[in-house]
Amino acid sequence: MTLHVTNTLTGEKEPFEPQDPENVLLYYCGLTVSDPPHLGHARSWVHVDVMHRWLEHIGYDVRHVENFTDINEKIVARVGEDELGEDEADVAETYIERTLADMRSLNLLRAEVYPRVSEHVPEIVDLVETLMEKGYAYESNGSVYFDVTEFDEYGALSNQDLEEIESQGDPDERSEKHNPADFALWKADGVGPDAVEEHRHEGAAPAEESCETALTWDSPWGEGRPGWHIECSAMSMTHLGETLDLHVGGRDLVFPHHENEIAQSEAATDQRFAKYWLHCELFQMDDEKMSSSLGNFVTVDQAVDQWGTNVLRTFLTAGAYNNVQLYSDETIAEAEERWDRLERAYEAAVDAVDSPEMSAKAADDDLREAVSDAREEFTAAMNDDFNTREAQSALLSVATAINRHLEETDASEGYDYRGLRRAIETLEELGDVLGLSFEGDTDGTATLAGDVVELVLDVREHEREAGDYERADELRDELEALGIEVQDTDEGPTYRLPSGDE
RNA sequence: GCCAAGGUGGCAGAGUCCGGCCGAACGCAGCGGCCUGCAGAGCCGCCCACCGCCGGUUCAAAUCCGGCCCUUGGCUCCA
Repeated sequence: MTLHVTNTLTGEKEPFEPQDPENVLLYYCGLTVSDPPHLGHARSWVHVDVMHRWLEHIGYDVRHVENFTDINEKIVARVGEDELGEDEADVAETYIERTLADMRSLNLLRAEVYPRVSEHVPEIVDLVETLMEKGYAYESNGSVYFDVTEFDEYGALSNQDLEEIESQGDPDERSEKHNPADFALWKADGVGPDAVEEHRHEGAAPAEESCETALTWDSPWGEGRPGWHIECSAMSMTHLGETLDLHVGGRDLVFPHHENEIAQSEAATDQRFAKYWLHCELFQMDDEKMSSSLGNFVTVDQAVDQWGTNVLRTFLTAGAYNNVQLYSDETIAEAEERWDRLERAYEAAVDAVDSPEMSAKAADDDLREAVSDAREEFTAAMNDDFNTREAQSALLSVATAINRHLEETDASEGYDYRGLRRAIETLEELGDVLGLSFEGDTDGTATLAGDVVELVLDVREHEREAGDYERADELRDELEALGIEVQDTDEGPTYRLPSGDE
């Protein structure tokens, strides 16, 4: 079965066929860097990352471009706040650095480029000029607007009638527009205090002051700034050409952002802008969504600190990218259990493979079959519109197969070396597609911690041998309080250091 | 109001496109057994679902068609 994806444009699941059978042009609508990234962003990033990884896994070269919108009044509104920066560019830079650090901590593959709006103003101006020449755009008081009535397919992505959209717009808002739904390609002048005031946080510079720091550029229409929407068209065309294969972004961007991207891009080039539009669903917390504007978010760095990368990625891929996901203590705890189960089985298999009970001749057909079935299930799941939930389920079945083999094999017959080795490789390889890493704590601190734990367990063994179970249990409880999991087995005690500690 | 997504066990969440293997996956919680000094982990087994409601098509429907109810998201900055 080949990869199928759900295309928002058609509303259907379609076979995935990139223009060039070997390369995929992927554009992800990145952040406006005006707030610290939160878990909702992480969810989309991780899903795009998994798409990227899977596409490579099945043999494509992926050209993945992800923008930073570093020109925005919300950024200006942050000027002077805390240590964020003294002007628009500074604040943007602060958040870009923070965002990249968060991405790294989530074990995301790097994009090919992270273009910024501020670097692409000439391309934006060119694009706007083209649109004007072709009659899709008009100038009004130094601003330039896209005339939605000129673009026949306007509303196709969000499946709305232009008439309906027009009736939503506020007719008085900008009298300089021809139609209420027209959108700005270029905005005259800088940023006004009113726009800043709307987004200003406590501690930020007064709106009048921060406005002074907003960047502006010369254009054929005078001094001004690019509108929202046009930057994505300009940047994706610059780095990936006129037609993308995959355009991914949050569900909340379908309208107006992506609708407008299509309009301005296709009007300018007469080419299809993107073949497949994929939209990541949003988090839901109790009865509202998680979002920057509602302020009800958990930042990525907090989450990584608290849960660790593997647990977090298990959580974020616990549902398909295009399904809303519930954020709650329970759903995160459940993801942690899943990850722990995987990791324990993995570690048990690695221990067994290196143990004297290993046999080169033993063969457990059930184990081997379960592993190969799991590989097939995983592949089918990922090919079916990146169904990460099903993919996790396949991974878990490898864990069960490992545990069962270790449980049911007694020392005299020996463990199935080849079978276990295959299971380990499968977990590593498929886990990697989800960005999960089984590589344990190998750094100095972890080794030292391990040595200390072993010392404590050694003491505890003496207590146990002496029959002082009370003291022994106390030690075990104390270790557990530190997050160290102790298990007594026939071969002596084993332990696991807290995960997310790598 | 318009557009979109969704309503499946105690929770969470697949399956719905391509009807039958679904008396419904995986996991969590719960119960019983094995193992264990105990606990945990693990293994085995069990419990809990007339798949929102009503009607239709079909030999056969969670899956297709029609109607209705409810939830969430978009329509304003937002992944």
